Amino acid sequence: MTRMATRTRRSERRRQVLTRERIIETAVELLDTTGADALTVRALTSRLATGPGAIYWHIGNMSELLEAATDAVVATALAPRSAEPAEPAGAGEAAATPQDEIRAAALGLFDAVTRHPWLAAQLAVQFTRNPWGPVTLRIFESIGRPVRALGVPRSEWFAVASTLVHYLLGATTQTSQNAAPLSAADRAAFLDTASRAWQELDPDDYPFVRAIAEQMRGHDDREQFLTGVDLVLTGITTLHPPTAPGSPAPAPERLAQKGRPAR
Amino acid sequence: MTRMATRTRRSERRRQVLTRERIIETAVELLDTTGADALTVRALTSRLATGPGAIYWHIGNMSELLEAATDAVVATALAPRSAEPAEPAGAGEAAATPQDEIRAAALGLFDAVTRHPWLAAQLAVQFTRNPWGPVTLRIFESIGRPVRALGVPRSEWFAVASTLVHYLLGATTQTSQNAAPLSAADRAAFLDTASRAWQELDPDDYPFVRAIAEQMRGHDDREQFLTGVDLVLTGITTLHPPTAPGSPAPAPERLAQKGRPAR
DNA sequence: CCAACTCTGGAACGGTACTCCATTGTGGAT
DNA sequence: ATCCACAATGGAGTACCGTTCCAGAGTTGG
Repeated sequence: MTRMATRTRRSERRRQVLTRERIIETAVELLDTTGADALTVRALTSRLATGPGAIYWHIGNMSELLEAATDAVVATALAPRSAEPAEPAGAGEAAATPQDEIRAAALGLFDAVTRHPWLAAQLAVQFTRNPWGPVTLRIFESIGRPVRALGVPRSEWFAVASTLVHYLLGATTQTSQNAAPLSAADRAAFLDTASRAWQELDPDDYPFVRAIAEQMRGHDDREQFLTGVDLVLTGITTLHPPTAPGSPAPAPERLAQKGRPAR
Repeated sequence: MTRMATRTRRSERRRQVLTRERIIETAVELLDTTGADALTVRALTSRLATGPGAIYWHIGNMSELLEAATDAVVATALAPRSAEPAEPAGAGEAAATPQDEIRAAALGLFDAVTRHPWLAAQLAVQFTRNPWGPVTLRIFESIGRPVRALGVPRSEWFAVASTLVHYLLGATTQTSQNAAPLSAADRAAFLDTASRAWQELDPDDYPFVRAIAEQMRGHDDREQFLTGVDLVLTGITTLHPPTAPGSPAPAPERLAQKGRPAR
């Protein structure tokens, strides 16, 4: 517990050289530049030119700081206008389908993970240690709102949104370059050796992995991430056809995307 | 690197009181009984009545041990006959659809996570730190084989299997009781307070979460996990209709399998 | 019996998160 | 103007972690 809880802002008693926000901010900086392991209280104290006591007066403990940093990054990643200021000016905009909104939120998260390599591990940790913490809630809300707009029956909102969020987190957490983002060449080399290793697995134990070794060599993470999202989306619209609530058998074609030619 | 790599088994020189297997075994025990944080080399040394040197002669480092422990547990979780010895005797068995196989593997993993609360966090960590490590490979193979039998076109094997695995890992990692498995009463209390907390969120920021607070109170993790699996499965069979490549509407029941009773 | 080699475990080392506490600076009351 | 209560600080210290070092014990082939 941060002792700050006791009556904040009486009137800014001291000059507040060190604020919780500033700590979180430099924590994110440290994580981005020097990597996940480099975020230590020592590193923080030296970077902020202070002592541990000062930091702990503001933040309670290390996990709390990590959670706050994660939450901050996720919040900006899911903010409406994060990725594309492409739209030239004025009024286009109106035709965003719920599918598009879901894709946008998903991509926001995905791109945030590639921008902040430490984020993948942190998301995973937050998600297991505190399954309904602020980070999860934020993501849930961003995904849930369009799910509602999809026409999914109310009784299924929770289940459907959960499924999407689960896929999303599974996919984004695997897409981590734990060190600095790899160059294209490094990535190709990595995929190459991995693919080769797969082909040398025991054919009895790993027939499937061997069979897909080749196509995994050339795959694009981001593109496939979107493929997965669309797969889940079709599952949703097939099981819960949008408009007509009474129709008994889902006619799988023709609904699903009215969205757009997919990316 | 474990120095063991140099010429193992010359002739069982010594009685080998301490083996790698025994270390992994007691590591799992420790994790199961005392929790994830209690697995320290000190705890291991005292439990095995030895010193750190002995342990490090066998296992290299701590992460390697954790990976090995995770792999061991996952391996047994995905083994063919894990969950249900219900079938009385002899020949029933033949009618396992690919869908059933996928559900079986998924449930195997899910139940393993509830049995070993530390597994969720470890799966997540392995998955992010070493995206194509042995654990991932094992899961991928178990899921991929039935995907093949589903009649998915070869070019989509990788993408489809990835999507399933990602959902699966996302879902299982959220389902963790980080301490010992909760009693039914504890769980109800937890869901109750969480649900109540959600209803008190800001209506402007979290309309969706507020709306589903009620239905999340009564949800069953395992059941919903299966709902999610089926959602993804219908997505797959809708986008890649099983048998006849030309037939427009898939009749989701009855199709696929000509596979075999697996392994 | 010796020599070689596998395997052991106690005693360190460097690093971590975190706590304790004397001290500083400030605003409000007197 | 003075003093005081107290938010805020940072240095020194604690307890524990993973890991390394190394002297030796145990076993086997020569």
